[in-house]
Amino acid sequence: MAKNKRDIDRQLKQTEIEEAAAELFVEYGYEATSMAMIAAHADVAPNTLYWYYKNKDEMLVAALNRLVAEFLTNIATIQDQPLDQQLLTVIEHFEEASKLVATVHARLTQSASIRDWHKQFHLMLDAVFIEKLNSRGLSATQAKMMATVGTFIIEGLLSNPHTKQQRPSVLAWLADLLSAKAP
Amino acid sequence: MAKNKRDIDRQLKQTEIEEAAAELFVEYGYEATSMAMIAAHADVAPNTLYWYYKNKDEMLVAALNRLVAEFLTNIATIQDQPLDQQLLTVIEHFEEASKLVATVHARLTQSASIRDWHKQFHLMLDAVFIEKLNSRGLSATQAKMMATVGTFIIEGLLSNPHTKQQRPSVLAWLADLLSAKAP
DNA sequence: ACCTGAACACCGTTCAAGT
DNA sequence: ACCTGAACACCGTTCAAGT
Repeated sequence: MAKNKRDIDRQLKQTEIEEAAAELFVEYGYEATSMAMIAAHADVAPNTLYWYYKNKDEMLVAALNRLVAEFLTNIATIQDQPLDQQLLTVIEHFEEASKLVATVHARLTQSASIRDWHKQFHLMLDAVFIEKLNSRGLSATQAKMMATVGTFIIEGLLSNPHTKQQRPSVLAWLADLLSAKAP
Repeated sequence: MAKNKRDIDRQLKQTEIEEAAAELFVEYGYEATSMAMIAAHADVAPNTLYWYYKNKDEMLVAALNRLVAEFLTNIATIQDQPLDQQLLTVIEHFEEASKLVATVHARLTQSASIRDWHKQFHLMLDAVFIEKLNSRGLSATQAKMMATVGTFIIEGLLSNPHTKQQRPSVLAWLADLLSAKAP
């Protein structure tokens, strides 16, 4: 809600910082990206970052939210493709940020902000999955579990190096599993 | 292959260091455990650790190998239990070290030693899975994929906080999937 | 309100020196 | 061969001071 010049400048600066952070986190990973690097890319002094964010974890959360927003607009455009194709697109979208999957899990025990973000993210992802599972005659409990399993498999593919053949075969298997009607 | 007093002392000291490292990594996580903490627990100067290990990642590898050795002797004792019970035991065994699952994935991009260890670990785990899938009429390709999926689900359960009900239901589902004959 | 220079405590790691 | 004290470069973060 930018109301005047001052607010607009603030938002501009903040956007600049978050873009720098997201870009560097994705490219080099969280740990290998120092606050000094982010500051340099955003053209501010390192300690200025602490005016906008409480600490490095909060900056990661801001960057993650940017990436998720991109993902949500992306997925809206492929609604009508077959399920395994949709899954492949999702993986390819997150692949460039695959380092951050591991980072989020690693920081779960260290940071409450990351914990909160992670919880919300999975709720969102489960909702997306469950919506796709709609009208397949699954009970709510079954649908929830299939969503969980689907998420685990996607995370697995993102977290672990794997061969070119492994990915489509796992995804085809998963799509098949998700498409099957309840017994 | 300890051949004399000197070698025995060396092995003793090294064991002491690795035990301290494994204990602290498991309790506090990799990042929150400093080389200084490990050194203090093993009663040496911090830089002494670098006589035995190239760097902190190599120390993590040594600690991981210790934990895996424990796991292997553990799993041998539960061969005759039903599959979902075996899976539950595996998860419970790794749960105390669940922080390290995320750490290994996070350091995959940073350290070649971790990359090597991770590759070997999954080869080992796949072999265990595939052996359990034996004589179920699966093709080698199918068995390999089921092993991959099984691993991903276990990693998912270890990496993500989940409810008390979620775990047994996912594991029962997985055990069922693994037990089913090929079509 | 926003930004900075300087400093702080800590980190993994190295090196020259000891035994 | 094994171990150490001292130092190095870097890290995230804080604080007092500026505008």
